[in-house]
Amino acid sequence: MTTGKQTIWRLVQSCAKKLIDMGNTPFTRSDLIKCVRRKNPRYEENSINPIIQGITDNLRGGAPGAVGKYILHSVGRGLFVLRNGVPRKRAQARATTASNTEQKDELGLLRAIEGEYLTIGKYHFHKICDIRPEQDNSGRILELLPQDRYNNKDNLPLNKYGAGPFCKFKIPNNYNFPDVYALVISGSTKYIGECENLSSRYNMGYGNISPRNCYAGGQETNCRINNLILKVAKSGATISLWFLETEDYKAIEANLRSSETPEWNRV
DNA sequence: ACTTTGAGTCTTGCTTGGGA
DNA sequence: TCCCAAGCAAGACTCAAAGT
Repeated sequence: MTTGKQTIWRLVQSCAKKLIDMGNTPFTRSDLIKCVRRKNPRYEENSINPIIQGITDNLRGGAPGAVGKYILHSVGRGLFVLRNGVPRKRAQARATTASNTEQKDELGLLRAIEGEYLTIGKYHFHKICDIRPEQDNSGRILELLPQDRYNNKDNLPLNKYGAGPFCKFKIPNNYNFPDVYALVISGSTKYIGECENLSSRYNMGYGNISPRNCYAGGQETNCRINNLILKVAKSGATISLWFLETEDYKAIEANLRSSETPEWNRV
């Protein structure tokens, strides 16, 4: 269908269509680059990258060329869909998913400061955000099987919770202090934990299951909690995350776990 | 209009350590 | 031994700007 000179952006566009035809959407930057290079090996990855950036409507910079930013839409780091196939509704839905929760950070903190709190034991927890797993084009929660991406050269078995499926979510990045946190489902406290850096714990732990963690020796707890969150999210229940900033987080967490015995905590 | 370069940021994969 | 969490290095990705 494309006519004229096969510039990089034209090749990227036709590759995107091809990947969608193969049922591969959203597709990765690597998928696109491999496809373009198959069509024309003369183009180097370093040349294709900024073109992809340039024709993606929600990425800044890059080399837009003649066509403008009307070809691709980024739906996550390194993940794209064809922009023509992105209904406005979906873009709005995406605005409520994890990747953009930072926009709501300040609001979250504001609520905390203004006094929206939850009492667990004798402690007042402040709300951070609701947890909303990433969704696909149709608004369905994305179910991921990251274990397939692990190069299991040692033939390790999956750990007890490694089969998944898993979801992906993020919380705001500015909760970088020690605290006790609570996962609350529809008003009921399901899990209490502690950490030195909440944002890191969630965004690089519970919210994003790495392939290695699905196997023996990986972080089983991350797999287990993520899978529970996925199940709850699919049921339509609201999942919210609450925190108590404290230097005494280990003692308070232990105390609350024994007094509250949340369903998702193990002994 | 298109290509190339490179710095900075983020993610991934893995290891290690503390506590029960 | 199991559960939970922290830290590090390497590679992937984003972004901006200059060159052709």
